[in-house]
Amino acid sequence: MKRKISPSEEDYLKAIYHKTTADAPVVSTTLLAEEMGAKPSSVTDMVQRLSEKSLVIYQKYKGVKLSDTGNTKALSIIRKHRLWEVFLVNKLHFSWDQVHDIAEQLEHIQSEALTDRLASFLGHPKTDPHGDPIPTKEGNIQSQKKTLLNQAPLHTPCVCVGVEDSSAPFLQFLDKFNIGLGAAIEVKEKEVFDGSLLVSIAGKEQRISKQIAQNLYINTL
Amino acid sequence: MKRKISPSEEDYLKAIYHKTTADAPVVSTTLLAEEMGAKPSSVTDMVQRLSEKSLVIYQKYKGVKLSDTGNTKALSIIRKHRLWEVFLVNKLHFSWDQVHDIAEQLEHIQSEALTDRLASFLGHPKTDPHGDPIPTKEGNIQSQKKTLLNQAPLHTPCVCVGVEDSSAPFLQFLDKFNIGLGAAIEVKEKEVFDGSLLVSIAGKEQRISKQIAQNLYINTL
DNA sequence: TTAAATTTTTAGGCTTGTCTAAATAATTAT
DNA sequence: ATAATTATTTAGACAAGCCTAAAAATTTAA
Repeated sequence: MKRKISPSEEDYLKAIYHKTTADAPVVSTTLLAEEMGAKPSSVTDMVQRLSEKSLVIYQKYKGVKLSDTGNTKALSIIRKHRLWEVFLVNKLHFSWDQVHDIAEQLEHIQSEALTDRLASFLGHPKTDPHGDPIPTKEGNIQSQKKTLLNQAPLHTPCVCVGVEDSSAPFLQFLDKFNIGLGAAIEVKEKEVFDGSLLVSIAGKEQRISKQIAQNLYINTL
Repeated sequence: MKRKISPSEEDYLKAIYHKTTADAPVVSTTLLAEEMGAKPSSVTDMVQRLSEKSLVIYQKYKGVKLSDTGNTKALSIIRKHRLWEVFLVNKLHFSWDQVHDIAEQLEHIQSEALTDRLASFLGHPKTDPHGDPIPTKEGNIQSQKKTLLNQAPLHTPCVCVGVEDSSAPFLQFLDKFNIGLGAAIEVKEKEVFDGSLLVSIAGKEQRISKQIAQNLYINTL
């Protein structure tokens, strides 16, 4: 009953997880193809195989979503991915823009004991280096109420808690502005014309484009 | 010119490395098939592919050996394998009989930066948890003069430096005898009849079968 | 030194995961 | 409401890695 899941299948489960939300509970093969860097026809193929294994719920022409088993599996992969990211940053001193590709590989290592011990070695971290929550062994994931810097109140001390876009270029860009997780940010001024913000970061005032502000999560203190 | 090497191809290179020596510089497809848990015909297939990629030197019906590039690649995989074993034992506190299968997977992770930082994080260890030498980044491997407990001189203080057989059952068996790397061993008596030894391990006298003694490496102090 | 036994390779097939091209369903626009 | 467009699936092909069965080369034995 419990067939093995290949690395490729795991990647699909993860992609489906990331592309479905409460609002849009199913994802189309085309969107999934884009996410996976594959052709829609290949996705149809794979999704049908995953459906036979009861990992996804798939209706022809209607899209696909994870089954309960598939969801659990996806969360376990995401857990491993994020734990490895913490390891790479905290222990091996990689920067937050370098870890994604390596963690993409490490997430497929199969050994529950390894994951358990890794989590313990890292001190059971709650979030990864980009501020994303790490699911528990039991598959619980803490969905935080996320506020974009965009919508932050004026003249209120805030702290950076995550990024929406975790691509290397964006993260490197943030580094130039000295913005990292935990950085103190306060919005001084909001420009109506282009949506840019005047913010103080670590005491220094800087102007930040709308595009940046739309991809940074903050919490008020 | 520099084609990608698949995990499976890496496994073959490693197997060829382990099955060839100065005495027997080539290995047969049958022996390799045994090592890989595959049929000889499958091995012929793969070996021909590897030959096209110039990773091995293969002569039909004559056997196969590594090319210089293949040797370098094999050493890099062995380096990764053994570094991960050190990580698993020293940092995650696995026992030496638990790490092989996990390292089998970790050795295929592709990132030179990762290997470099891992080595540095571990303090550039010279040997793995079984006493096997870790090749350097440059592909140098220290071939130690290995003495089997079998051939150890009588009444001479020795120290355990490695194992010939690193299968889980054998390692677990050694644990029962309190034999680990660095353990002090002295041969008190050699039984001619069955080749068994009376040894003192950590001060305690124990009788050890020939089979065990043939698979344990020691150095005199 | 031939014949028998063994080893090794070849040939043809299967699965996974991808592709392109063609067919079909769904959506959008007239 | 029907035609045009777009999205999706099906069909057929291919490479990697494995298999079994058959053929060929090598080794061993008579």
